[in-house]
Amino acid sequence: MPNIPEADNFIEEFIVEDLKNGKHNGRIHTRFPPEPNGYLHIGHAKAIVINFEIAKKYGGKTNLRMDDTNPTTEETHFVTNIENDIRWLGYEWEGDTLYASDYFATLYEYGLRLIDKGLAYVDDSTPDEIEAQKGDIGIPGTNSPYRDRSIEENRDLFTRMKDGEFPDGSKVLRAKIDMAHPNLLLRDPVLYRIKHEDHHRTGDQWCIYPLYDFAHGQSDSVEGITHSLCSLEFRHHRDLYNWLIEALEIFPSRQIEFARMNVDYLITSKRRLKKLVEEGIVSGWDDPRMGTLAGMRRRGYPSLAIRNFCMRTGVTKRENQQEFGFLEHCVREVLNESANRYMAVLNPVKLVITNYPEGQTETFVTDNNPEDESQGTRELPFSREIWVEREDFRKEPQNRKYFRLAPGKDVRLKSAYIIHVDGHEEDEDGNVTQINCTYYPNSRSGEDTSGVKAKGTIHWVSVDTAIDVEVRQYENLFTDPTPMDHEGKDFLEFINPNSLTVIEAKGEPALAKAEAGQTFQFLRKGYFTVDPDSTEEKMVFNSTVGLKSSWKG
RNA sequence: AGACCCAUGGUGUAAUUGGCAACACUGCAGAUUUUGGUUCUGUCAUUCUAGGUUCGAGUCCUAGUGGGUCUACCA
Repeated sequence: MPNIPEADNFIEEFIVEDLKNGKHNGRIHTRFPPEPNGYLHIGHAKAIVINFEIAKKYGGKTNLRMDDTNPTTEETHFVTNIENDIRWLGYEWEGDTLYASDYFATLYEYGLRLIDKGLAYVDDSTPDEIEAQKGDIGIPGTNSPYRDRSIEENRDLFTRMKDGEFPDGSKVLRAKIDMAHPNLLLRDPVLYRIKHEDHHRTGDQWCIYPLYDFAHGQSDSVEGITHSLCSLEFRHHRDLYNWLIEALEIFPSRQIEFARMNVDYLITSKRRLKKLVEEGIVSGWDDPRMGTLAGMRRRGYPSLAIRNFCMRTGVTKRENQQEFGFLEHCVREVLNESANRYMAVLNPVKLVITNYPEGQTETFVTDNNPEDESQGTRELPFSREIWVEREDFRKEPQNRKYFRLAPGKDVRLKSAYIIHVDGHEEDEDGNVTQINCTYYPNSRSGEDTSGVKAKGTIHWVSVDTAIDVEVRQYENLFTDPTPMDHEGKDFLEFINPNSLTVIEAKGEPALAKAEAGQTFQFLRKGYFTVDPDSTEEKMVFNSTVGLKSSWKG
C-alpha cells in the first residue's frame, strides 16, 4: 500500500487506518444518496464535495444513488435536476445513476431473512399504538401484543402484505430488538409499511415500501460502499445500521457522521426552500437569491468557487456557521481571474466634455482582463457626451481623500482622457442633471504627456453607443443570518423586502454580444452574470457579488 | 429524565498525537495601483471553568458548565 495520502480530517484518518490495515483490499467506495424530492442546495454541495473528493484522493469511486423509497413525494424530474447539478459542480459518478428502488426485491428478501431468524415480525398495531409502545426518552417502552407471532405466521402475513391483501397502514414489518433500548431507534423500528401508491420507477409493482433504515444501509451493502458518509443527525441510526448488517450478515459498510454546513443567510431546509417557491417569495428554485445550486449557478457563482468553499470550510463533528463573506470571497477569488472587465454605468448621469468637438468620435483600446493577458483587448467608443456614475460626482468634495468628480478636480476616465470638472447643472430640487468638464487632449491613455496628476479613475460609457441593460441587484434574502434560529418566530418574518432591486443601466456596446451564464466584472462595481431572461432587445444581468471596497467616504 | 456527540480569536479550520497556539476569511493600519478592485506588509487568543498527572497540557485524567442530536408507517 504505497503512498497513502496524509489525512486532512477525521474521516480521512479512518480511511487511512482502514487502508493501512488492508481492509476491503484497499478499496474505497463512497456514495451520494439524495432523495429525489427537491433541489440540491449548498448543504448538499458540501456532502457531494466530501464524498467525491475523499474518494478521488484515496483512489476510490463514488456512486450516485437516489434514495427513492417513498413513492408519495418523489418525482423523476428531480432526478434529472440532481444529475445536472452534480455534473455542473464538477463531478462524475461511477457508472449509471443508481436507485434504492432497484433493490426492492432484495430488500423484500432481507425482510424474509429477518423473519426467518426470528428478528422481525408483522405488527397490526396502529401508528398511535406503535408510538405509545415506544415509551419515552429515559422511559422503557412496552412490547407489542403481536411481537411473538410465529415465524410461519410472520412469513405468511409479510407475503400477503406484499401481495396487496391489506390496506395502507394496517400492518407493518418491525425489527425485533429491544423495547427498553436506550436508543429509541432500536425499540423495534418499523422496517416496511404498506402504501398502495405508484412509484416513479417501479410503478404499481410494489405496495410495500421499506423505510430509510431498512433501505439506506442495505443499499450501501449491495453496492459495496466501504465508507458511508452522512451528517451528524444520523448518529443514532448507526446503531441500527450496524445491527442490521449483523442480523442480515451482509457486506459491512461503515457509517461515519460529519457536521453539516450552515451558511449565514442561506436556508438549507428543503421544506422551507419549497415554501419560498410556493409562496412566490422567490421566482423559483433557481432564483438567484436561493441557496440552491441552481440559484447560485444563475447568480453567477462559479462551481469552482463553491467547491473551494466546501473544501476550505473543513470536515469536523462540530456545529458550524459559515460566514457569508467567506463564500463571497471564494466567488470573487475565482471571478477575479476569469471575468473580463467591461464598463457599465448603473446609475447614470450625463457628463459633457465641452472642449471636445461636437460630432467627433474616437476609440480607445483597453485590456479585457488585467489578470489575464490572454484575454486580449477590445475597443471602446468615445465621444463628447458620456454617462458616468451619479455617485462619482459630488457638488463639493467631502474631504482631501475624495478622488472622484467634484468642482475643480482632475479625474481620469478609464482607458481614455483626464478631465477637469468645471461645473454642473441641476433641477429645481437640486438633483444634478449634467456635469460639465474639459479634457486634456494630451492625456490620452498610454501616451499621457500632460503632466496632470489624477488621483482617481472612473468608468464611463459613451452616450451615443451605450446600450440599455436591465440589472437585477440582490441583497440577502433574509435580514437575519440565521432566520430559523429564533424561537417562536417563523423564518418568513425575516424576509428582506429589499432583496431584489431592478434597475436600468447603461452598458458599453460590446455587452450586447454576451451569452447567458457569462460573467463580467463591471469595472469598479462588481461581478454581473447574464441571466437567461435576456433577449436580443434587452440584456439582463444578475449582480453576482460586489467588489470589495476600502473607501470610507 | 436517559443515551450519544461536541467545546481553540469575530467566523471556520490546524497544531508533527505531551514540547514556543498555525492558516484562511473578516476587522484595523500601511505600501503599490489608469478598478477606492487585485497584489504586498503589519496587526488582532489567558485554547469553556475548576482541580489533577507531568520538567512541560489545547492535547491525558476527574468534576462541572455550555451547545447539539434522538421518542415519523419522512429521508
